[in-house]
Order: sequence, then C-alpha cells, then structure tokens
Amino acid sequence: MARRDHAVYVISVAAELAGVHPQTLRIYERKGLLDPARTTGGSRRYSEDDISRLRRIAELSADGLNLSGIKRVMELEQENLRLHDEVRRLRAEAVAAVDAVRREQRRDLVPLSQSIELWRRR
Amino acid sequence: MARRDHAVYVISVAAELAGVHPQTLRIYERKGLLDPARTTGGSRRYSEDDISRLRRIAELSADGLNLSGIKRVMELEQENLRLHDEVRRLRAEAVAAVDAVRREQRRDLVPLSQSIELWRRR
DNA sequence: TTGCTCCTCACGTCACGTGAGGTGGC
DNA sequence: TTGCTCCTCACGTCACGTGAGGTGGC
Repeated sequence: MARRDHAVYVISVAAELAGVHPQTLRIYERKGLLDPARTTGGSRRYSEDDISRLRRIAELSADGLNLSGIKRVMELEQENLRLHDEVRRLRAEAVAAVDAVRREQRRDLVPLSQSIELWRRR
Repeated sequence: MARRDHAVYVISVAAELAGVHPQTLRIYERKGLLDPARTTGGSRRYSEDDISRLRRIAELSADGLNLSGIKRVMELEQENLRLHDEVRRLRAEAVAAVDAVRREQRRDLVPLSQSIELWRRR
C-alpha cells in the first residue's frame, strides 16, 4: 500500500476516483479546499489523502453545502476530532495520575516493626 | 433584563435587530436554522437567544456559506463548545482526584509514637 | 502524432434574498 | 380602519458545475 501522502494520481484519475469532472478539482483547489502536489512540469498530483478529502467534499456537496461551507465544516470536523482525542487522552491520564499517587505513597509506607527499629536507633 | 429564552420580539422587530428582511426569517425557519415560538394566534415570537442565533447566521452568510452549510457549521460549533467544556472539566477533575487520594492516604497515617503505643497494647 | 496537461471564458441550473399580492386577526 | 401577521409566487443575482477552446510538454 502506498503512503497516504504520496502523490501519485494525475488529475483525470483523481477526478474519476472522486466521481467528478477534472475541471471541478481545479475549482476546489482555487477555493482552497485542497492543495495537491505539483510535478516540476506544473501538473497536479493527488495523494490518497487528497482522494479521501475529495470524497468528503463530494459528500458534503451532495448534502447541499456550497464550497465556503464545505471548507468551514471540514476545518471544524478536524478541530472536533482533535478535541475528542484530547478528551480520551485526559481520561486515561486522570486514571494514571491517581494510580501513580497511590503507588508512590505505598512505597513511602514502612511496616510498624521496622519503624520502631528505626526509631530506637535514632 | 429579559430571560434569554423569553420570546418577545415579533418578526418585524427580529428582522430589524438581525438586519435582514422578515421574509428571510421565514426562509431560515423553513430550512431548520431556527425555530421561534408561536403565539396561540400563530404569529412568530423571537427570543434573545433567537436573535443571537440570527446574528450568527448573518455572519456566516456574509462569509459566503449557504443555508445548508450554516446549519451544519452551527451544529459543529455547538459540539465543539461542548468538547471544550469537557476538556476543561476533565483537567479540573484530574487535579481534584490526585488531591483526594493524597488527602485520604494522609488521613490513614498515624504518628510513630502512637503506632508503638497501639502495638504495645495489642 | 496522440492524449494528456494547463489555463480562461461562457452557459445552464439552482439557491436565496427581495418584493409583490392577497388573507386574516389584534 | 390601520398596520401588522400569515402564506405563495416570481424575479434577479450569484455560485458552481460542465464544457469548449486554445496551449504546451511528455
């Protein structure tokens, strides 16, 4: 499987994979909806990530959103995903922190007989 | 100050406050962008919350989003706000949980002299 | 040369805002 | 009665997708 960020598809193939007109891809790019790589000759090359993004654009477009809306929605969805991850991370961290405190304090405890011994030798 | 969810504005006033045509408000409603209260006679009554929402709609519209996009964006913004709150709450909770464990374990500790006394009387 | 790419321009369609027109209740 | 509300319908404008037309490099 190719690296998802490896740009391999020319515009006609990308358009076919996304089910849209090649010219439409150029419009999306002009609107800032995606930014495919370019060959040294100046041709566009689309990655697997670009194709996913194109499919998401197609979905939102089918839902009736215009391009400004699609752009904003995809930004918000990304932010949203980041926040979901943050919540998951924080939940795990909270549990780990409590465990750590418990473990640390248990390490500080000493059996009574040993404490007495230490106290006598003081 | 009126309760923010208290519906007091008739459509002409709401339109004026939001800077749009009354007919536009009816379109927004049909599109599911907001849902003002109704009098028993069937007239719309807008609350302060509705006006805020209308202002946000006007902003997004000025940014070039169409109504489908505005709807989706406002839903995502709400979800986003909820997640931000969740993150803030979790951060506070994590600190509180660690403190609680520390405090609880400190309560379980007994001065050595007292421990010895207890041990002798056993 | 063939078939792609690049770009710009034009047209058709649709969404949406504005407004007119006719209705009914405070 | 006056001025609001309700609704539907029609028009103008704009966004966007499609396609044509002409160009240039593998």
